Amino acid sequence: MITKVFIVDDHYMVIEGIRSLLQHEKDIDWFGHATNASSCLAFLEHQLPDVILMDINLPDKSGIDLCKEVRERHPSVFIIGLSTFNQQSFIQKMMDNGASGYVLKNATREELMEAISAAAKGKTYLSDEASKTLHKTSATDIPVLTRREKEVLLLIADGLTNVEVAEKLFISSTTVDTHRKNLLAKFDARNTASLVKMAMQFELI
Amino acid sequence: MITKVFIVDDHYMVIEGIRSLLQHEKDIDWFGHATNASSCLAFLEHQLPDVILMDINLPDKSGIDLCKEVRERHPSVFIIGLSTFNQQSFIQKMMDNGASGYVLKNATREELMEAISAAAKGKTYLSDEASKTLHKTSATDIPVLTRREKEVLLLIADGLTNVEVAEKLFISSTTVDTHRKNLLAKFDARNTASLVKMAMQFELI
DNA sequence: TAAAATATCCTGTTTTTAAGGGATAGTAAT
DNA sequence: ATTACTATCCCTTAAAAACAGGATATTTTA
Repeated sequence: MITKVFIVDDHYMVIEGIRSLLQHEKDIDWFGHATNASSCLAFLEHQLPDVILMDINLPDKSGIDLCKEVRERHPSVFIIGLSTFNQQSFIQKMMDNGASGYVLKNATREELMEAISAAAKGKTYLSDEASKTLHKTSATDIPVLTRREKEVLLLIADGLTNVEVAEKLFISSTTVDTHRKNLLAKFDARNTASLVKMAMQFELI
Repeated sequence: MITKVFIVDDHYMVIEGIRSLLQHEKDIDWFGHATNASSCLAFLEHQLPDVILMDINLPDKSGIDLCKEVRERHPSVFIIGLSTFNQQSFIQKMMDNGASGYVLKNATREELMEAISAAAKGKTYLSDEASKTLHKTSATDIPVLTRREKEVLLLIADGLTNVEVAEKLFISSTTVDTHRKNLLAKFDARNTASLVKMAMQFELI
Protein backbone atom coordinates (compact mmCIF):
# COMPACT_ATOMS: atom_id res chain seq x y z
CA MET A 1 0.00 0.00 0.00
CA ILE A 2 1.37 3.33 -1.08
CA THR A 3 0.97 6.26 1.26
CA LYS A 4 0.48 9.72 -0.17
CA VAL A 5 2.44 12.19 1.95
CA PHE A 6 2.10 15.95 2.00
CA ILE A 7 4.19 18.41 3.99
CA VAL A 8 3.40 21.78 5.52
CA ASP A 9 6.48 23.58 6.78
CA ASP A 10 7.80 27.05 6.18
CA HIS A 11 11.42 25.90 6.18
CA TYR A 12 12.73 24.88 2.80
CA MET A 13 15.58 23.04 4.39
CA VAL A 14 13.23 20.82 6.31
CA ILE A 15 11.06 20.16 3.28
CA GLU A 16 14.13 19.26 1.28
CA GLY A 17 15.41 17.14 4.10
CA ILE A 18 12.25 15.12 4.35
CA ARG A 19 11.98 14.76 0.62
CA SER A 20 15.53 13.53 0.55
CA LEU A 21 14.87 11.08 3.37
CA LEU A 22 11.75 9.70 1.75
CA GLN A 23 12.59 9.76 -1.94
CA HIS A 24 13.83 6.20 -2.09
CA GLU A 25 10.99 4.76 -0.08
CA LYS A 26 8.81 2.70 -2.37
CA ASP A 27 5.74 2.89 -0.19
CA ILE A 28 5.76 6.67 -0.12
CA ASP A 29 4.25 8.86 -2.76
CA TRP A 30 5.54 12.42 -2.46
CA PHE A 31 2.43 14.48 -2.83
CA GLY A 32 3.89 17.93 -2.51
CA HIS A 33 4.30 20.64 0.07
CA ALA A 34 2.97 23.96 1.31
CA THR A 35 4.79 26.63 3.26
CA ASN A 36 1.76 28.05 5.03
CA ALA A 37 -1.64 27.09 6.32
CA SER A 38 -3.83 28.75 3.71
CA SER A 39 -2.10 27.19 0.73
CA CYS A 40 -2.32 23.86 2.50
CA LEU A 41 -6.08 24.24 2.89
CA ALA A 42 -6.39 25.36 -0.73
CA PHE A 43 -4.49 22.29 -1.87
CA LEU A 44 -6.76 20.01 0.11
CA GLU A 45 -9.80 21.33 -1.75
CA HIS A 46 -8.60 19.47 -4.83
CA GLN A 47 -6.52 16.58 -3.64
CA LEU A 48 -6.34 14.55 -0.45
CA PRO A 49 -3.14 12.94 0.81
CA ASP A 50 -3.18 10.10 3.32
CA VAL A 51 -0.79 11.73 5.74
CA ILE A 52 0.27 15.32 6.34
CA LEU A 53 3.51 16.16 8.11
CA MET A 54 2.74 19.45 9.74
CA ASP A 55 5.07 21.95 11.36
CA ILE A 56 3.75 23.58 14.51
CA ASN A 57 5.04 27.01 13.63
CA LEU A 58 3.57 28.38 10.44
CA PRO A 59 3.58 31.99 9.31
CA ASP A 60 -0.15 32.52 9.02
CA LYS A 61 -1.59 30.29 11.72
CA SER A 62 -0.35 27.75 14.20
CA GLY A 63 -0.07 24.13 13.14
CA ILE A 64 -2.18 23.36 16.16
CA ASP A 65 -5.14 25.30 14.77
CA LEU A 66 -4.54 24.05 11.24
CA CYS A 67 -4.53 20.49 12.51
CA LYS A 68 -7.96 20.92 14.01
CA GLU A 69 -9.33 22.51 10.87
CA VAL A 70 -7.97 19.85 8.53
CA ARG A 71 -9.25 17.04 10.71
CA GLU A 72 -12.72 18.58 10.78
CA ARG A 73 -12.93 19.16 7.04
CA HIS A 74 -11.11 16.05 5.90
CA PRO A 75 -11.36 13.27 8.47
CA SER A 76 -9.65 10.79 6.16
CA VAL A 77 -6.40 12.72 6.34
CA PHE A 78 -4.09 11.83 9.20
CA ILE A 79 -1.68 14.36 10.61
CA ILE A 80 1.75 14.05 12.16
CA GLY A 81 3.04 17.02 14.12
CA LEU A 82 6.55 18.11 13.29
CA SER A 83 8.58 20.39 15.50
CA THR A 84 11.93 21.34 16.88
CA PHE A 85 10.37 21.76 20.26
CA ASN A 86 9.94 18.90 22.61
CA GLN A 87 7.40 20.80 24.62
CA GLN A 88 4.69 19.11 26.56
CA SER A 89 2.13 21.79 25.83
CA PHE A 90 2.65 21.66 22.07
CA ILE A 91 2.52 17.89 21.85
CA GLN A 92 -0.55 17.79 24.05
CA LYS A 93 -2.41 20.38 22.01
CA MET A 94 -1.52 18.73 18.74
CA MET A 95 -2.80 15.36 19.94
CA ASP A 96 -5.91 16.98 21.43
CA ASN A 97 -6.65 18.43 18.02
CA GLY A 98 -6.63 15.06 16.34
CA ALA A 99 -3.01 14.49 15.32
CA SER A 100 -1.91 10.88 14.85
CA GLY A 101 1.62 11.49 15.97
CA TYR A 102 4.40 13.86 16.83
CA VAL A 103 7.93 13.66 15.51
CA LEU A 104 10.87 15.87 16.34
CA LYS A 105 12.93 17.32 13.54
CA ASN A 106 15.97 15.44 14.71
CA ALA A 107 14.16 12.15 14.09
CA THR A 108 15.87 9.49 12.03
CA ARG A 109 14.51 8.15 8.73
CA GLU A 110 13.33 5.05 10.58
CA GLU A 111 11.33 7.02 13.13
CA LEU A 112 9.77 9.12 10.44
CA MET A 113 8.78 6.03 8.44
CA GLU A 114 7.29 4.38 11.51
CA ALA A 115 5.26 7.46 12.24
CA ILE A 116 3.98 7.70 8.67
CA SER A 117 3.01 4.07 8.36
CA ALA A 118 1.30 4.11 11.75
CA ALA A 119 -0.61 7.26 10.82
CA ALA A 120 -1.61 5.80 7.43
CA LYS A 121 -3.26 2.94 9.31
CA GLY A 122 -5.03 5.37 11.58
CA LYS A 123 -2.81 4.49 14.49
CA THR A 124 -0.85 6.77 16.75
CA TYR A 125 2.88 7.21 16.88
CA LEU A 126 4.95 9.35 19.21
CA SER A 127 8.71 9.51 18.91
CA ASP A 128 10.54 8.30 22.00
CA GLU A 129 11.47 11.73 23.17
CA ALA A 130 8.04 13.15 22.51
CA SER A 131 6.29 10.40 24.42
CA LYS A 132 8.68 10.79 27.32
CA THR A 133 7.98 14.49 27.41
CA LEU A 134 4.28 13.88 27.26
CA HIS A 135 4.22 11.43 30.13
CA LYS A 136 6.88 12.71 32.47
CA THR A 137 5.13 15.92 33.35
CA SER A 138 2.75 16.53 36.19
CA ALA A 139 5.50 18.03 38.26
CA THR A 140 5.61 20.78 35.68
CA ASP A 141 1.90 20.59 35.15
CA ILE A 142 0.50 23.88 34.08
CA PRO A 143 -2.07 25.16 36.56
CA VAL A 144 -5.58 25.63 35.31
CA LEU A 145 -6.60 29.23 35.82
CA THR A 146 -10.02 30.80 35.77
CA ARG A 147 -10.71 33.72 33.46
CA ARG A 148 -10.54 36.18 36.32
CA GLU A 149 -7.29 34.77 37.60
CA LYS A 150 -5.73 35.15 34.18
CA GLU A 151 -6.80 38.79 34.03
CA VAL A 152 -5.36 39.46 37.45
CA LEU A 153 -2.16 37.62 36.59
CA LEU A 154 -1.60 39.72 33.47
CA LEU A 155 -2.08 42.97 35.33
CA ILE A 156 0.15 41.91 38.17
CA ALA A 157 2.88 40.99 35.70
CA ASP A 158 2.54 44.44 34.22
CA GLY A 159 3.49 45.86 37.58
CA LEU A 160 0.11 46.93 38.91
CA THR A 161 -0.51 46.72 42.65
CA ASN A 162 -3.56 45.11 44.17
CA VAL A 163 -5.25 48.47 44.48
CA GLU A 164 -4.54 49.38 40.86
CA VAL A 165 -5.74 46.02 39.58
CA ALA A 166 -8.86 46.46 41.66
CA GLU A 167 -9.57 49.84 40.08
CA LYS A 168 -9.04 48.46 36.63
CA LEU A 169 -11.35 45.49 37.13
CA PHE A 170 -13.90 47.38 39.24
CA ILE A 171 -13.54 45.02 42.18
CA SER A 172 -12.23 45.38 45.70
CA SER A 173 -8.52 45.23 46.36
CA THR A 174 -9.12 42.47 48.86
CA THR A 175 -10.65 40.42 46.10
CA VAL A 176 -7.59 40.97 43.98
CA ASP A 177 -5.53 39.88 46.95
CA THR A 178 -7.54 36.68 47.17
CA HIS A 179 -6.98 35.97 43.50
CA ARG A 180 -3.30 36.61 43.96
CA LYS A 181 -3.30 34.27 46.92
CA ASN A 182 -4.98 31.56 44.85
CA LEU A 183 -2.52 32.11 42.00
CA LEU A 184 0.40 31.69 44.37
CA ALA A 185 -1.15 28.48 45.65
CA LYS A 186 -1.89 27.10 42.19
CA PHE A 187 1.63 27.79 40.99
CA ASP A 188 3.16 26.76 44.29
CA ALA A 189 5.08 30.01 44.07
CA ARG A 190 6.76 31.70 47.00
CA ASN A 191 5.98 35.23 45.95
CA THR A 192 4.98 37.41 43.05
CA ALA A 193 8.43 37.36 41.45
CA SER A 194 8.53 33.60 41.07
CA LEU A 195 4.85 33.57 40.12
CA VAL A 196 5.57 35.85 37.16
CA LYS A 197 8.61 33.83 36.17
CA MET A 198 6.68 30.57 36.21
CA ALA A 199 3.75 32.06 34.34
CA MET A 200 6.11 33.30 31.65
CA GLN A 201 7.72 29.89 31.41
CA PHE A 202 4.34 28.27 31.00
CA GLU A 203 3.62 30.88 28.37
CA LEU A 204 0.52 32.09 30.16
CA ILE A 205 1.64 35.67 29.75
CA MET B 1 37.12 27.90 -6.45
CA ILE B 2 35.53 25.07 -4.57
CA THR B 3 34.25 25.72 -1.09
CA LYS B 4 34.40 22.98 1.51
CA VAL B 5 31.23 23.09 3.58
CA PHE B 6 30.60 21.39 6.91
CA ILE B 7 27.37 21.37 8.90
CA VAL B 8 26.65 21.23 12.60
CA ASP B 9 23.00 20.68 13.36
CA ASP B 10 21.23 18.19 15.55
CA HIS B 11 18.30 17.84 13.16
CA TYR B 12 18.72 15.15 10.56
CA MET B 13 16.03 16.68 8.44
CA VAL B 14 17.88 19.94 8.19
CA ILE B 15 21.17 18.24 7.40
CA GLU B 16 19.46 16.22 4.70
CA GLY B 17 17.73 19.30 3.41
CA ILE B 18 20.90 21.28 3.06
CA ARG B 19 22.72 18.36 1.50
CA SER B 20 19.90 18.03 -0.98
CA LEU B 21 19.95 21.75 -1.73
CA LEU B 22 23.69 21.82 -2.26
CA GLN B 23 24.39 18.48 -3.87
CA HIS B 24 24.20 19.75 -7.43
CA GLU B 25 26.28 22.85 -6.80
CA LYS B 26 29.62 22.44 -8.52
CA ASP B 27 31.41 24.95 -6.33
CA ILE B 28 30.45 23.19 -3.14
CA ASP B 29 32.30 20.28 -1.65
CA TRP B 30 30.20 18.49 0.94
CA PHE B 31 32.59 17.98 3.78
CA GLY B 32 30.34 16.23 6.24
CA HIS B 33 28.29 16.98 9.29
CA ALA B 34 28.19 16.75 13.06
CA THR B 35 25.15 16.65 15.31
CA ASN B 36 26.80 18.21 18.34
CA ALA B 37 29.52 20.61 19.37
CA SER B 38 32.10 18.15 20.67
CA SER B 39 32.12 15.96 17.58
CA CYS B 40 32.42 19.10 15.51
CA LEU B 41 35.51 20.18 17.44
CA ALA B 42 36.95 16.68 17.18
CA PHE B 43 36.44 16.71 13.43
CA LEU B 44 38.22 20.05 13.12
CA GLU B 45 41.34 18.59 14.75
CA HIS B 46 41.94 16.60 11.59
CA GLN B 47 40.31 18.48 8.77
CA LEU B 48 39.39 22.09 8.16
CA PRO B 49 36.46 23.14 5.99
CA ASP B 50 36.16 26.62 4.54
CA VAL B 51 32.70 27.29 5.85
CA ILE B 52 30.65 25.81 8.68
CA LEU B 53 26.88 26.10 8.77
CA MET B 54 26.11 26.07 12.45
CA ASP B 55 22.81 25.66 14.24
CA ILE B 56 22.34 27.85 17.27
CA ASN B 57 20.74 25.13 19.35
CA LEU B 58 22.96 22.16 19.90
CA PRO B 59 22.53 19.47 22.53
CA ASP B 60 25.84 19.89 24.35
CA LYS B 61 26.59 23.60 24.03
CA SER B 62 25.11 26.60 22.29
CA GLY B 63 26.14 27.37 18.75
CA ILE B 64 27.01 30.81 20.03
CA ASP B 65 29.73 29.42 22.31
CA LEU B 66 30.88 26.90 19.73
CA CYS B 67 31.22 29.69 17.18
CA LYS B 68 33.58 31.59 19.45
CA GLU B 69 35.65 28.51 20.19
CA VAL B 70 36.00 27.49 16.56
CA ARG B 71 36.95 30.98 15.47
CA GLU B 72 39.62 31.16 18.17
CA ARG B 73 41.16 27.80 17.37
CA HIS B 74 40.75 27.87 13.61
CA PRO B 75 40.60 31.44 12.31
CA SER B 76 40.61 30.27 8.70
CA VAL B 77 37.20 28.69 9.12
CA PHE B 78 34.23 30.96 8.50
CA ILE B 79 30.93 30.35 10.19
CA ILE B 80 27.35 30.96 9.16
CA GLY B 81 24.71 30.85 11.88
CA LEU B 82 21.67 28.78 11.12
CA SER B 83 18.46 29.03 13.05
CA THR B 84 14.70 28.91 13.02
CA PHE B 85 14.66 31.94 15.23
CA ASN B 86 14.80 35.40 13.86
CA GLN B 87 15.81 36.81 17.19
CA GLN B 88 17.86 39.92 17.56
CA SER B 89 19.79 38.65 20.57
CA PHE B 90 20.83 35.40 18.86
CA ILE B 91 21.92 37.08 15.67
CA GLN B 92 23.82 39.73 17.60
CA LYS B 93 25.64 37.22 19.77
CA MET B 94 26.53 35.03 16.80
CA MET B 95 28.02 37.99 14.92
CA ASP B 96 29.78 39.21 18.05
CA ASN B 97 31.44 35.83 18.31
CA GLY B 98 32.88 36.03 14.85
CA ALA B 99 30.22 34.58 12.57
CA SER B 100 30.29 35.65 8.92
CA GLY B 101 26.58 35.43 8.44
CA TYR B 102 23.21 34.33 9.67
CA VAL B 103 20.65 32.45 7.64
CA LEU B 104 17.19 31.35 8.63
CA LYS B 105 16.12 27.80 8.02
CA ASN B 106 13.43 28.95 5.66
CA ALA B 107 16.06 30.45 3.38
CA THR B 108 16.00 29.54 -0.30
CA ARG B 109 18.81 27.75 -2.11
CA GLU B 110 19.89 31.09 -3.57
CA GLU B 111 20.18 32.78 -0.20
CA LEU B 112 22.12 29.90 1.22
CA MET B 113 24.54 29.95 -1.73
CA GLU B 114 25.03 33.69 -1.41
CA ALA B 115 25.80 33.33 2.26
CA ILE B 116 28.28 30.52 1.65
CA SER B 117 30.15 32.27 -1.14
CA ALA B 118 30.31 35.51 0.82
CA ALA B 119 31.61 33.69 3.87
CA ALA B 120 34.19 31.77 1.82
CA LYS B 121 35.62 35.13 0.74
CA GLY B 122 35.70 36.32 4.32
CA LYS B 123 32.79 38.64 3.76
CA THR B 124 29.60 38.94 5.75
CA TYR B 125 26.13 37.94 4.69
CA LEU B 126 22.87 38.38 6.53
CA SER B 127 19.60 37.15 5.10
CA ASP B 128 17.06 39.91 4.51
CA GLU B 129 14.94 39.00 7.48
CA ALA B 130 17.92 38.60 9.77
CA SER B 131 19.39 41.96 8.87
CA LYS B 132 16.04 43.66 9.37
CA THR B 133 15.75 42.10 12.78
CA LEU B 134 19.25 43.16 13.67
CA HIS B 135 18.75 46.79 12.78
CA LYS B 136 15.21 47.50 13.86
CA THR B 137 15.74 47.34 17.60
CA SER B 138 16.70 50.14 19.97
CA ALA B 139 13.12 50.89 20.91
CA THR B 140 13.31 47.66 22.86
CA ASP B 141 16.79 48.43 24.10
CA ILE B 142 17.96 45.86 26.54
CA PRO B 143 19.48 47.30 29.71
CA VAL B 144 23.12 46.54 30.32
CA LEU B 145 23.51 44.74 33.61
CA THR B 146 26.58 44.18 35.69
CA ARG B 147 27.59 40.67 36.70
CA ARG B 148 26.33 41.21 40.21
CA GLU B 149 23.05 42.62 39.04
CA LYS B 150 22.46 39.59 36.88
CA GLU B 151 23.11 37.27 39.81
CA VAL B 152 20.70 39.20 41.97
CA LEU B 153 18.11 39.30 39.21
CA LEU B 154 18.18 35.53 38.76
CA LEU B 155 17.76 34.87 42.45
CA ILE B 156 14.94 37.39 42.76
CA ALA B 157 13.15 35.76 39.84
CA ASP B 158 13.46 32.45 41.64
CA GLY B 159 11.45 33.92 44.47
CA LEU B 160 14.18 34.65 46.99
CA THR B 161 13.74 37.64 49.28
CA ASN B 162 16.42 40.27 49.81
CA VAL B 163 17.57 38.54 52.97
CA GLU B 164 17.82 35.17 51.26
CA VAL B 165 19.68 36.58 48.30
CA ALA B 166 22.04 38.30 50.72
CA GLU B 167 22.78 35.03 52.50
CA LYS B 168 23.41 33.27 49.21
CA LEU B 169 25.81 35.92 47.95
CA PHE B 170 27.43 36.65 51.31
CA ILE B 171 26.51 40.32 51.22
CA SER B 172 24.22 42.53 53.26
CA SER B 173 20.50 42.56 52.54
CA THR B 174 20.68 46.32 52.14
CA THR B 175 23.15 45.82 49.33
CA VAL B 176 20.76 43.45 47.65
CA ASP B 177 18.10 46.08 48.03
CA THR B 178 20.34 48.61 46.32
CA HIS B 179 20.94 46.24 43.43
CA ARG B 180 17.23 45.68 43.18
CA LYS B 181 16.69 49.43 43.19
CA ASN B 182 19.21 49.83 40.36
CA LEU B 183 17.61 47.00 38.42
CA LEU B 184 14.22 48.65 38.71
CA ALA B 185 15.73 51.90 37.48
CA LYS B 186 17.55 50.28 34.56
CA PHE B 187 14.45 48.46 33.42
CA ASP B 188 12.21 51.39 34.20
CA ALA B 189 10.06 48.87 36.03
CA ARG B 190 7.51 49.76 38.66
CA ASN B 191 8.12 46.77 40.87
CA THR B 192 9.58 43.30 41.01
CA ALA B 193 6.72 41.70 39.10
CA SER B 194 7.20 43.84 36.02
CA LEU B 195 10.96 43.61 36.40
CA VAL B 196 10.79 39.83 36.15
CA LYS B 197 8.42 39.98 33.21
CA MET B 198 10.64 42.36 31.28
CA ALA B 199 13.77 40.39 32.10
CA MET B 200 12.11 37.25 30.78
CA GLN B 201 11.05 39.04 27.62
CA PHE B 202 14.60 40.23 27.07
CA GLU B 203 15.71 36.66 27.69
CA LEU B 204 17.98 37.68 30.51
CA ILE B 205 16.59 34.90 32.65
C1' DT C 1 45.90 59.95 37.05
C1' DA C 2 41.27 61.55 37.32
C1' DA C 3 36.65 60.43 36.33
C1' DA C 4 33.20 56.97 35.94
C1' DA C 5 31.25 52.77 37.06
C1' DT C 6 30.61 49.21 40.31
C1' DA C 7 29.87 47.08 44.67
C1' DT C 8 29.32 47.60 49.12
C1' DC C 9 26.86 49.40 53.37
C1' DC C 10 23.67 52.46 56.25
C1' DT C 11 19.07 54.87 58.32
C1' DG C 12 14.71 56.08 57.84
C1' DT C 13 9.37 56.04 56.28
C1' DT C 14 5.54 54.38 53.58
C1' DT C 15 3.36 51.10 50.82
C1' DT C 16 2.56 46.51 49.45
C1' DT C 17 2.52 41.55 50.03
C1' DA C 18 2.25 37.18 52.44
C1' DA C 19 -0.18 34.20 55.26
C1' DG C 20 -3.59 33.12 58.38
C1' DG C 21 -8.28 33.23 59.19
C1' DG C 22 -13.45 33.43 57.57
C1' DA C 23 -17.91 34.65 54.88
C1' DT C 24 -21.56 35.10 51.12
C1' DA C 25 -23.75 34.71 46.55
C1' DG C 26 -24.09 32.94 41.90
C1' DT C 27 -23.30 29.38 38.51
C1' DA C 28 -22.55 24.84 36.64
C1' DA C 29 -22.61 20.25 36.85
C1' DT C 30 -24.24 15.72 38.88
C1' DA D 1 -31.14 19.47 45.35
C1' DT D 2 -26.64 19.14 46.62
C1' DT D 3 -21.97 19.65 45.60
C1' DA D 4 -18.13 22.01 43.54
C1' DC D 5 -16.35 25.89 41.68
C1' DT D 6 -15.95 30.70 40.99
C1' DA D 7 -16.05 35.36 42.31
C1' DT D 8 -16.71 38.46 45.54
C1' DC D 9 -15.65 40.69 50.12
C1' DC D 10 -13.52 41.42 54.92
C1' DC D 11 -9.91 41.25 59.03
C1' DT D 12 -5.25 40.95 61.25
C1' DT D 13 -0.30 40.66 61.73
C1' DA D 14 4.24 40.34 60.21
C1' DA D 15 7.34 40.45 56.56
C1' DA D 16 8.97 42.43 52.49
C1' DA D 17 9.53 45.79 49.06
C1' DA D 18 9.48 50.61 47.41
C1' DC D 19 11.17 55.08 48.05
C1' DA D 20 14.38 58.68 49.63
C1' DG D 21 18.40 60.02 51.24
C1' DG D 22 23.41 59.26 51.84
C1' DA D 23 28.33 57.16 52.27
C1' DT D 24 32.74 54.59 51.12
C1' DA D 25 36.01 51.51 48.77
C1' DT D 26 37.40 49.30 44.64
C1' DT D 27 37.74 48.68 39.80
C1' DT D 28 37.60 50.23 35.03
C1' DT D 29 38.27 53.21 31.71
C1' DA D 30 39.17 57.34 29.26
